[in-house]
Amino acid sequence: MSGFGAPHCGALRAGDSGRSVELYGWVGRRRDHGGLTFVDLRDRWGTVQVVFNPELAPAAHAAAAALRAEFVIKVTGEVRLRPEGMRNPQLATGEVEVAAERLQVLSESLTPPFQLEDATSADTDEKTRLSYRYLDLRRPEMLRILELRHRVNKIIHTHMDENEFIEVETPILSKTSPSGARDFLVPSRLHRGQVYALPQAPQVQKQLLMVAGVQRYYQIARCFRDENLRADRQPEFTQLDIEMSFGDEEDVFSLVEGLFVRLWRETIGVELPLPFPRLNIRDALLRYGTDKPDLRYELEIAELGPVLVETEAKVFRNALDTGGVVRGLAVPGGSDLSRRELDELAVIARGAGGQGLAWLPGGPLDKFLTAAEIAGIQQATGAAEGDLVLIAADRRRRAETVMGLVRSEVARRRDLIRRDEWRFLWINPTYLFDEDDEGRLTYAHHPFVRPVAEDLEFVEERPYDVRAHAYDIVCNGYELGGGSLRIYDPAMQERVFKLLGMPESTIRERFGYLLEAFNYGVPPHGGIAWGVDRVVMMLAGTENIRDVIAFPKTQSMTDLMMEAPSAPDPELMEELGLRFAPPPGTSRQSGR
RNA sequence: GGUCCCGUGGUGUAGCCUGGCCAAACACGCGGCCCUGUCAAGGCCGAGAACGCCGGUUCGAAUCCGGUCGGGACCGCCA
Repeated sequence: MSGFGAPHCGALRAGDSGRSVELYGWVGRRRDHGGLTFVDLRDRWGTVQVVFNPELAPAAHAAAAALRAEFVIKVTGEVRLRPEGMRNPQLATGEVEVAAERLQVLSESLTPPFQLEDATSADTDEKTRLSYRYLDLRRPEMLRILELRHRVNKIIHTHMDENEFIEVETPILSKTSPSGARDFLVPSRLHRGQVYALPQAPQVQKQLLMVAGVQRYYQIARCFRDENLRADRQPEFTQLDIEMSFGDEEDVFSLVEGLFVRLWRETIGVELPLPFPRLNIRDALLRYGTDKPDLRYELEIAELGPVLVETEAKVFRNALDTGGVVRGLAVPGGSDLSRRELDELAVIARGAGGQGLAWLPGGPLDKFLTAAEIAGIQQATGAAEGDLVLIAADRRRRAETVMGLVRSEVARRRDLIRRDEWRFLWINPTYLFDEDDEGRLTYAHHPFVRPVAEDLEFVEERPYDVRAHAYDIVCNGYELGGGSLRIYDPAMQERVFKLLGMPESTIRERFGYLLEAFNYGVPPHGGIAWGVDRVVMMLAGTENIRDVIAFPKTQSMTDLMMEAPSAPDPELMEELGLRFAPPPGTSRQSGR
């Protein structure tokens, strides 16, 4: 018996009427009328109604009485048009039904721990769903996402192939890389005391592939980063990783834009307008308070420092005198915001490490501000009559975070988000250097990012204004990915390392093999990587990355189904030469 | 590392603020019986939770307090 070639339950249509079919699937609902019994039979392609008629097939009808939810069955019968008035327009197969002649139970099921039929993800606690992921995935809603993800992968392969890119696989057992995230380590058995690292991204390998002459590389690559999780972050995730030789930003942009257009068109039937707009990173941080702005609503943040140079309002004075900033945002018609809502916004501000929020008119600061200052604030933020201005004063980075969070919260509360829009944009240009926690010069991306050549003229005087050939792609408030053109001139690379104050030995140790490779004829090259999981999230219309990954981890990085992580086999530990240190805080003294 | 939310039958909720009327209510699901056109089928009957765990307050706690475990959202972190 093989049911592999059998017709799909969900694919039967009026045109199939009269056909004798063998169907395989899972039992959904059973409606037993004493005489007639109806069973919804479900497979990956959908659901069809099977009718058991005691007059037509008494044995099958009798057997159907024992059917329960999620039994796996085989039904033989005839497809026929449903009688007039008994069609079900809710169902793709609703024109027809299958008159069962024979029923075979292939496998029984316990009552599932949660309902699969007519249930959405929101109907069940995620903890339970993840513990029985195989049942959760069985729901049509989830199977559709798996199919969507497959289609996305397929379109990627087609698009990249048509542009003459080839997919090359790179190692999962790799080496600690120069990126900033914490590595997952894999101890080596043959080399005691040494470890492999799981790749955070195939960054170095793809550059080496350019040296190798591959010229156009891509990979749907699994990446691993041991950092704290978020609704859109998992410890292992998938990126479309791309690198090309002899191209510039424009080539990267048009390749990727073309791919996104195709993805949106071929999965959800949406035409994305081209080209994607570009936004300087500094404008993004100022106007939207984030490096991944959501442009589906307006609400722009304004710099208020200039109109407050002489202010005597203490919170503003303090911020400005200590090198901080004051930023404001006009909420259209916001004068109706209740005190309670303002307090809730202030909680969000404090949650981001901020002091709180000021507002006007009607706020506690009104009496400390001059009429001219108030007018200036209103003008800077574009506030009109009936608008409310929300203001944060803090260190620049924190004020940006606070205002960015406030901006998105206001948009959510006031329902300002145009949910049918897809606002892609490139964050470009960005800058080469950033400040680390100690106020020292550090790279904003990674040390191989190519600076804009003409900006190197003032690199000594104004290093922070040196632009980088680097870019991020953002959509609707999500950072989808980013990339850069790389340095291929050893002299320029040398110069950048020097500026960063990296000692020769560190450079050799960390990047030696890459620099060595660069001695043998490096093509100018650059690339990008973007997150497949996040793109599938957007296409699937979910805000939870776990929804688009078959077997995801919880926020505390556990797998509730497999119960991973777990304690290792002591023998294996011995072989690896590993031993766990006692938990922190445990010492001989305190351990009694 | 930090802030916040949640944890009650198989599932989802109510009750918790304003302790006792709660060995806990409702819906779905589950079991049985009836029923030949339903499609969230219908009708009748029935089973099922001492309220995550530990401790405290109290004459008395699902309800208050502390801790802990688990899930989630966010800040830091994630070049």
